[in-house]
Amino acid sequence: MPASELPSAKFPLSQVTVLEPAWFTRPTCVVAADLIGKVLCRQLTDSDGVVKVLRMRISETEAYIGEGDAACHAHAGTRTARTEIMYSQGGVFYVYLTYGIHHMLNLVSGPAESPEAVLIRAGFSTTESDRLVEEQLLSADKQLTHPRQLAGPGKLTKRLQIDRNLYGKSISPKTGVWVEDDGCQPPVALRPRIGIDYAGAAKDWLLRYVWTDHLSLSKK
DNA sequence: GGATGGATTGGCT
DNA sequence: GCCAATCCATCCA
Repeated sequence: MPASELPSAKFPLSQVTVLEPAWFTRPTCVVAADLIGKVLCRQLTDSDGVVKVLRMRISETEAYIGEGDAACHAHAGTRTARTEIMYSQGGVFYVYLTYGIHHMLNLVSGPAESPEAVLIRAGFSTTESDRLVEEQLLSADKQLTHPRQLAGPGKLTKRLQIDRNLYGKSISPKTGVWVEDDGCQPPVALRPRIGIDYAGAAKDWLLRYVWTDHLSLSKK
């Protein structure tokens, strides 16, 4: 399918707004679905001391919905130093290291005392220079599959220079990482979550939310 | 205090 | 398709 025929997003005329922490206290599945098309923002200072903001439009999320979810780190009431932050009210970050290599970025969601979070699995950059790089990668791939060099939750955190320093911080411009809504409303589809074969029946739950057929997805 | 294995990725067969 | 890399939270003794 040519890229020009992919489902496109609608952009109502609306101002850019920064999502407040309270936005994330709504039910986790709603938050995960609504995050598709939103813009994840990361303020960075480069080696020359110049402050810049990287923006990634979110194309793929997963919901982890608490103690009844065998794939959730806090399933069956596993309340530890690592999972403690998931018991916070929505609006803070849960970042952890997996396979000793990759940082996973999660946004804690839902009410306090309910260990829920949304994993950000994929996005694509919104700045013109980064977009050119992505187009070059896409044109070099005759299959028009996703650009491997950009796909995956570990890649996303690496590009945005996110690590466990963000653990427990608020989702806010004050901490350097926040989410903006510019009115983008892409088509959203549901899929099973990735990499949780150990989770019994929960592995088949449709808790992965994707921008339908978008090239930036980590997996189909 | 030691063993285990993972919400992944990239390289090699 | 297979598997190593590499850290540390968690579990068990």
